[in-house]
Amino acid sequence: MPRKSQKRLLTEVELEFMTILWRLGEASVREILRELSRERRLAYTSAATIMRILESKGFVTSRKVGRTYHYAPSLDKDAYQSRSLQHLSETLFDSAPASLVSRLIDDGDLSEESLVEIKALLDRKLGR
Amino acid sequence: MPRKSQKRLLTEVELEFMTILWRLGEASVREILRELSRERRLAYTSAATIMRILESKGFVTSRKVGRTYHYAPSLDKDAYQSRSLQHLSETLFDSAPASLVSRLIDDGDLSEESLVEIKALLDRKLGR
DNA sequence: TCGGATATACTAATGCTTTAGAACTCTGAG
DNA sequence: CTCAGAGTTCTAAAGCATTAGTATATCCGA
Repeated sequence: MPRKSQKRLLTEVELEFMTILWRLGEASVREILRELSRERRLAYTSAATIMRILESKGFVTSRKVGRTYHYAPSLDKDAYQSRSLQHLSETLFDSAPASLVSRLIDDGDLSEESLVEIKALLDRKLGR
Repeated sequence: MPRKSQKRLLTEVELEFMTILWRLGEASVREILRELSRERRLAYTSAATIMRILESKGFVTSRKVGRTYHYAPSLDKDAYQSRSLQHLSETLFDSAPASLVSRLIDDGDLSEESLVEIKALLDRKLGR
């Protein structure tokens, strides 16, 4: 038998939907589906199911407007980014976020501008 | 019907096993199980199944020593860290690693020493 | 008022993840 | 040579993730 999960992390499709919802702020299933359709097609009922799952997991809240539900994130993107980084740091970087950053820098995936930008952030933080 | 997955990412239990294997370098199922048991108990056959799955997914290689298999990572931890960061950056930070770092800095999860350490890395990288 | 369009609720199929039992194999001790 | 113990392979159960069909409710326009 599997475990209890409950890591409070989004699944892949849930993240896809939340990303749209974070952009739109509040949206109906139809509106979310419209944003999605540029990338891929998905049945209306599938999208509706995902939204109900997100609500049952507490990631969104809903209010009824006429006969349709409007959904809004109950966790903002920044908070979820923090949660994800925390999780990654714990599971793969021995809870040492500095080593996470150093991996990023060493990889050379960062552009010159990104490096300068990060350095500016650091200087500001260390400044006072 | 579900999707194709194949994101080349480890599942939770797979990561748990790989973490041990990265530490041990090469190990039999019995040895991995021994390391695991400090935290939780798992049937021998369950551990063996996980290892065969890891092999089928290409994360480890095996060689027969006597009648037992010894497993070794075929992807090192650094490379997997990079892959994970890349994925997180793409899915949650609009492919902008700098914003990932800035989230980390803003969260205050980094100690003063960590900040200085990272700054040193940056200076070295930007130096030439 | 009635029928079509649209929304929600219920149900289910498929595949993956996690776990483990049962069966089979092989090796070495007596 | 036989068999117990350790290892491996096969199979499967349970639950979650993803997708969508069917049934039901409701609103609106002709």
